Amino acid sequence: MPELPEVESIKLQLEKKLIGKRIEKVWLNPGSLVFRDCPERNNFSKKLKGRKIDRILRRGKYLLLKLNNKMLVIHLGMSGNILFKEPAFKRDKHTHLELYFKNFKLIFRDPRRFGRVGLVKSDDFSALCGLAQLGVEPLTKKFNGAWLGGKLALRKAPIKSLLLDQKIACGIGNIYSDEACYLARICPLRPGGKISAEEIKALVKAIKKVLREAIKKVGCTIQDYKTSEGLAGDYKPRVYGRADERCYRCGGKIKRAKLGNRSSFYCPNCQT
DNA sequence: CGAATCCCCTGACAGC
DNA sequence: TGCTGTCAGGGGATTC
Ligand SMILES: [Zn+2]
Repeated sequence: MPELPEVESIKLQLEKKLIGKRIEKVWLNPGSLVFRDCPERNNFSKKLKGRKIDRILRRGKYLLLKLNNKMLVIHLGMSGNILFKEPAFKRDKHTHLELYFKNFKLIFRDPRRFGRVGLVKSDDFSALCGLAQLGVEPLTKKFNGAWLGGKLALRKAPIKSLLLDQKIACGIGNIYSDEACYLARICPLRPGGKISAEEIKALVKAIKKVLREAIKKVGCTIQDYKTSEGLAGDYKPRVYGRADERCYRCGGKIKRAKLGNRSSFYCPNCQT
């Protein structure tokens, strides 16, 4: 499932391929995955056609394609992916958007349909509620121990749930929240407000470390993400998905806990 | 406001 | 073989 490192890897790939190119034709699936609150949902395709790709940005797990005067917003959900194919390539039923360029086309595919696309005015980060509410980027200086401490204070929810809350810090998903808690030796189920300043500092460090490491390795290739073409992530999880296996650090048995609808993996022996 | 719960959607996989 | 049930999960909605 694409989290910050996977989306960042895709962003870098898109930059190489798309900057300066003009959209010649657009195909949008009629049962499309356009954001419900997309202000430009009418004539979506027409408004995209003819525009040039100026810049590509990432905010949290959102991909932002800056066009002259507009911005195309893509969220990959959990099974979404971007592919490049020759223009004549036959689309399948999971394709939701195609942007045709001179010698190729960009395909947005998402079998599980949790992804979304949207169009807003250029630099309008407030039109889409999900994008507008995003918190701090975890790889910036603003994301530090003191700042996170302020956000976690008095909170009773498990730290893992708070790390997944995109309104606090954005881009952290199920895999990297577990990975970061593991590195920081913090049990993901612990209430956020009960974590000491020192531990929070370690957690911030761990989050930055796993995200940077994963970006360097082009993300993590598991489950739905593995079918992506052109991107084979090489990040190997330390705990995520390793239920009942042995902890690399202490040899303990890794546990899988349910946290709302999510599963969380941790070592009860060395994460407290 | 915060916390917990449910739901969307469909491929993969287990069990019969 | 082929059917059925279960699971995964980002994020929004709902409820208390
Ligand atoms: Zn351990």
